[in-house]
Amino acid sequence: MPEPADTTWLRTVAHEVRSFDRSSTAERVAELLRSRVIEGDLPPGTRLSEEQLVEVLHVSRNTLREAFRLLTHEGLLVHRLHRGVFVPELAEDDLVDLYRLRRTIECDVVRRLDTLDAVRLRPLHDAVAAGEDAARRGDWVAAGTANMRFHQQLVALAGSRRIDETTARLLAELRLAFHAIAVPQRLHEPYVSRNRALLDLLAGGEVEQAAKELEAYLHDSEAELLAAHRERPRS
Amino acid sequence: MPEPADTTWLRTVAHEVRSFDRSSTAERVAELLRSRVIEGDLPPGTRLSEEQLVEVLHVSRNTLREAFRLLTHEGLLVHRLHRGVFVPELAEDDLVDLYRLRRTIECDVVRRLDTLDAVRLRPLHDAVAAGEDAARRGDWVAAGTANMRFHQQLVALAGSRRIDETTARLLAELRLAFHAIAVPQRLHEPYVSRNRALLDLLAGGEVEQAAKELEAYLHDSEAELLAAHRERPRS
DNA sequence: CTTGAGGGATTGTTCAACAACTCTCTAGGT
DNA sequence: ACCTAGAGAGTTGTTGAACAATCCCTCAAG
Repeated sequence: MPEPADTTWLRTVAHEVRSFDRSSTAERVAELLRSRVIEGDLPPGTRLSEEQLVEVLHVSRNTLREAFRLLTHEGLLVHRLHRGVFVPELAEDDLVDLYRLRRTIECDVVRRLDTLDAVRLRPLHDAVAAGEDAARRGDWVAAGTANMRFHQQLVALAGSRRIDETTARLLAELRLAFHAIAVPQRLHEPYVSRNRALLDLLAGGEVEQAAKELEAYLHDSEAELLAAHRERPRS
Repeated sequence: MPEPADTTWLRTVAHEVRSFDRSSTAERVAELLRSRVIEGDLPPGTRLSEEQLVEVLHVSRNTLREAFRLLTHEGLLVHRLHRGVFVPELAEDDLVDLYRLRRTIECDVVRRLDTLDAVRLRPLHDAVAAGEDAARRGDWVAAGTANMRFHQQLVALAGSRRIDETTARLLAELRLAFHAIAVPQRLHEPYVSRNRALLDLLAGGEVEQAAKELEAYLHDSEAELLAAHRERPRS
C-alpha cells in the first residue's frame, strides 16, 4: 500500500473507482442514463432533477450536465431552458418524421448495395436468429432489441460512419415510442419473419426487390405504431 | 433610473449585456464560434484554447466547454480527451462519407416529391438567383453560401425536421472542406447553372429525371472536391 | 537513434456561491 | 366567481477557484 499521509488519497481513490476505463466521467454517466432511458425505466415526460441525480450518482452538477448534453444530442433527452431535462414524449408528428427519415436511409442503402458475400451478411444473420430465438421464448423486449440490431447492421452494409450514427440516433428515439406503448408483441411479432425474408432477398442479391419489400415493411410498421400510439394507455 | 444601492449591480448589468436574447450564454458562445468556423476564420487543425477563449469571450470555462460540446455534436469541432478541441481536418474518407449520406438524402427526397406548386419552390428559386448574382459579381464565397442554401431548401421540401437537421450538419461539415481548399471558383462555378437546371426540372414535375441529374451532379461535385483536396496547399 | 525521466502547460472534475428563471399559491381588484 | 399581480420557494444557469490527471516537449542516459 502507498503511504497514507494526507487526506487527499480519499479523492484519488474515488477517482480511480470512477475512471476505470478510458472514457470521461460524463460519458460514463451518460451511458448509465442512456440504458435507463432505452430500457424504459424512465417513462416519457419524466423530469431528470439535477439535485437528485447529483446526490445519487456522486458526480458534480457540471459533469452531470455534460452527460445531459450528450444524451440530448442523441435525442434521448430534451432540454428546456430554465426548466430542466426531460425524457421526450414523442408526438405523432415525430413518429411520422422518424419513419420518413428511416425509409430514406434504409431503403436507399439497400438499393445501392452491390457485392454481398456471406461474411458481410453475418451480423445480419445473427440479429435475425436472435430475433427468432426471442420470439420462440416469447421475450418481446429481446425481440425488439434484436430488430433494432438488424436494422442497424443493415445500414452498416453501406460502410458509412455518418449513416451509422444517424441511424443509431433514429432507432434510439424510436425505441422511446415503443416504450410509451404497452403491446410489444403486436409491434414486433410480424417483423421477425419479415427480417428473415429480407435477409434471404439480400443473400440472393435481389437488392431492388429487397428495397421494395423494405419500403412496404416500414410502411406497415409505421401504421402499426401509429395505431398503437393512438390507443396509448396514458398521455 | 433604479436605485444603485449595493455592488451586485455590476454583475447584473453584465448579465443583461450578455443575455439580450432568449438563449443561454453557452448557446450564444456556440453561435459565435460556429460562424467563425463556418466562415473559415479558424482553419482546420486549429486548437481552441480554453484559457485564451475564456479571456476573450468573458465567460467561465464551464460555459465555454458547454459551447464546445454543442459544436462538437454538430461536427464543427472535434474533441480529443485531455488534448482539447480542434477544428476538424477532414480526411478523404470523410469527404466520401459525407457525399455518400448526401446522395442518399438529397436524391431520395427529390425522388419522393409529388405536389410542387410555385410557392413551395420559391425558396429554391431565391437561392438559385442569389447564386447567379454572386457568380456574376465573381463573389465565389457568396456563391458557395447560396449553393448551400439551395440544397438545404431542396431537402426542406420533404417537410421533415430531422432531415433538415441532418442536412444542416452535413453541409456545415462539408463547408469545412471547402475552406481547407483554395480554389472556390472551380468548385462552385459549374453548379450555379446546374442548380438552375435542377430547379427547372422540378418546376416541370419531372422528379425522376431531377433525381438522376442530382445523382450525377453530386458525383461530379464529389470528384471535383476530392481532386482539389489532393492538391491541397497545406496539410 | 531510441528510451525514459522530469517539468510545464492544458484539460478534467469538483465545489460552493449566487443570479435568474419558472411555477405555484395567495391576496386583492373588478 | 374570475382574472391579475406579486411574493416566495424551488430549480436551473453561470461563475471562479482549486486541484488531479494527462499530454507534450526537452534533455540526458543507454
